[in-house]
Amino acid sequence: MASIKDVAAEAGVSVATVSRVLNSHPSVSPGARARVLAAVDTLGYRPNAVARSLRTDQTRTLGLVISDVLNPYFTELARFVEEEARALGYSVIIGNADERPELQDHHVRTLLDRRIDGLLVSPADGRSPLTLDAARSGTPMVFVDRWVPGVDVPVVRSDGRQAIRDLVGHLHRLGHRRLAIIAGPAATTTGRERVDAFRDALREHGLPLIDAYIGQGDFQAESGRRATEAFLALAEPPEVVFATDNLMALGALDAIRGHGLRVPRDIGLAAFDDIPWFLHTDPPITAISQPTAELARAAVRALADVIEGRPPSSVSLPARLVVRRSCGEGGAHAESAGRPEAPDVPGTPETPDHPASQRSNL
Amino acid sequence: MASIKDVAAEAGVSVATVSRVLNSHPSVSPGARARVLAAVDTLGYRPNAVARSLRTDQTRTLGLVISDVLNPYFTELARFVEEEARALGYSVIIGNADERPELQDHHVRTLLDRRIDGLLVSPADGRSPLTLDAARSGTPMVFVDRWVPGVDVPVVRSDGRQAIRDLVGHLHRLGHRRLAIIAGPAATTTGRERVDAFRDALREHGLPLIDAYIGQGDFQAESGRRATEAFLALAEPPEVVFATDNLMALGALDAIRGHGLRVPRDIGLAAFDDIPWFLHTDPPITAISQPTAELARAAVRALADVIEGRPPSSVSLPARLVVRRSCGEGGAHAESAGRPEAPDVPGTPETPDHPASQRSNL
DNA sequence: CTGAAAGCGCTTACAG
DNA sequence: CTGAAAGCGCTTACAG
Repeated sequence: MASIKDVAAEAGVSVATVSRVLNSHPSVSPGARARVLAAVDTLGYRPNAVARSLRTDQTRTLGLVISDVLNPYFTELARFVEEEARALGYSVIIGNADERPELQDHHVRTLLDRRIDGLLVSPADGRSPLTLDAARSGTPMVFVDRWVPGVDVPVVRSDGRQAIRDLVGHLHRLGHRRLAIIAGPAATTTGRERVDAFRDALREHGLPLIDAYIGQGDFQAESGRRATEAFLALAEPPEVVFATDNLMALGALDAIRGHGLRVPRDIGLAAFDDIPWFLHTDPPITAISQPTAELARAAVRALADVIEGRPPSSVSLPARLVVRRSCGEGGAHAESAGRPEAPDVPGTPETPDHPASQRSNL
Repeated sequence: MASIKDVAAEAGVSVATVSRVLNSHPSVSPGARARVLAAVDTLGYRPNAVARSLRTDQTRTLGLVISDVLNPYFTELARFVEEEARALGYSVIIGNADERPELQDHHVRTLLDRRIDGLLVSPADGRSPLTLDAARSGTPMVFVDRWVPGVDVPVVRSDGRQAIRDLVGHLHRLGHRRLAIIAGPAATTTGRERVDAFRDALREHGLPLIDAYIGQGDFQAESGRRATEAFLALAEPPEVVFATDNLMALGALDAIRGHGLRVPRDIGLAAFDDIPWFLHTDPPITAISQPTAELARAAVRALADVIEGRPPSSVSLPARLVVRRSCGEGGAHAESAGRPEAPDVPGTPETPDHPASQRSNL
């Protein structure tokens, strides 16, 4: 592969001049510029990004460590992160932690070794020492979706508290009283917060959240199945199960189906995270929708702020309830929080329907 | 960040010795090794992969350019590619082409600039000049899923021909005669082949494939919707629609639902690519399943073969029909190709049920 | 077993 | 406007 030396020789100038042309440095004569450009063209020269990175100490690359690529929510997040990063002139390298702390560590380490300019992390496990080290070592970093409390890193996330209150209100109105939840890992913020919000909302209606109605999941489908099996084995099973992510909802659906039961006739189901498939399940599933595209964009911008020395903003965007039929009929049209069910498929541009975002400088 | 010089100073040896210890070169005295290791530890030193790559001319990184990350089939492929690559000591950088040729070119260029050791490509468009350049320029390369005919690059793919014959046989047995297909882009191999196989299978049953029953899609959901709308507007709509990927099937479902029709009562639906959600749609969808994990592993191994100078194998693994209820009842239990519907959710390890693979040296 | 030195492909003060 | 030279952080013959 041609190097800058070859180009310099071909153009009859020094490598310094070639470099200046490539980086559009102003002080190059038109003639030299033309000859360099011609040489670049005939040799098919492309600058070696590795060498450039070593010299400039920047890679123009962002690392994104997500908890699980197979989770459509994170896939979508990753897609929008790459899009925004590209717009700002960065590439992104994705690391999939698969909800495993040691894999998360592996990716953080690899990314740091590659000297990425900044790191976007959705921690699979808040106790990961490496991630904390990275934060302390001064690598620009932003948490997205999940975060680690007590670490001084900007957080870009969605606040589901109000949407969960809306959900519980909706369920209560439909006459449901025995409400169960499938929780995410207690080691994640989203795992804890969604349960807390659910418990608080139940309390507002004078309902308890008993231990038997708290299933311990890990955000993966199989755990949703297990938790639901346990609910169904109870002397008094819940009337509705709220899965705190879409994969566990899928697992719950499997368990319910395995028992020959029907949703919502025999048991209701709601999920955190809305995905296109929820429109087409049997029945369509009531879900809490996050503004994923905006989250991704805000996260990348916050990270670029840190990298480029500007004061970054933590961002919290509200999630919202989308009512469908999986918790029973009759409440849908009464639910102001539910958006009209316009065709909603991947590839369709999202309407920016979340103008209200709280921002706070860290 | 500490560099190799700092470690050398701390350990009281030369950088050469530090390097030898780091690369487990045999000729280092136990004492020197111990002091270096101690220094590495106290300084929290991590070798700079950028510098190492520049010097060794290898990045231990693979590029993966896929057509669409939001397509669960490719997400799964990417996940298994990363897994196998990691096992072989490589990282992978994913580029999402979003089915756009110019984005594919962008990612190929970026990846080449970063001097990845090899490239795995599922071409969004076979006419991309850059991808061909890359192949000719000598960058180790393997096509996965889709390929470009006439280019001397190993191909790892799934052969759906027999499964499509099985599908058509199944539909014919159920009494369906008016069969339509939603095709992928003619610029892709999978786009063309699936239509060809479908047409051939119809011919075996003495059925024609008329133009009105060929919808032109682009593997994205919205095009599946449009094609289905066109079918439904026909004086004589088809009895069954075969979408040649899962996203277009989702769009078809949207269109059918938008017309107030029911599957399979009013119209049947089948899809290429099986994904967990197809078990939970209303109704569960008959689909053709590719051995994604094996495909991914074979692709990575083939690429590693090219990189490391071994003769690579092209691989073709059979896809298979999974019969569900979306094309009508009564055929399911008669279909030997249909696997038992065991719980099938992401996160569950795949059973290696595709032992028969044809391999051929290129 | 060890170190001094060259060099990977760039960028960028510095001097002219 | 231009080029010679230093240097980014490594690895690896080469000589001892």
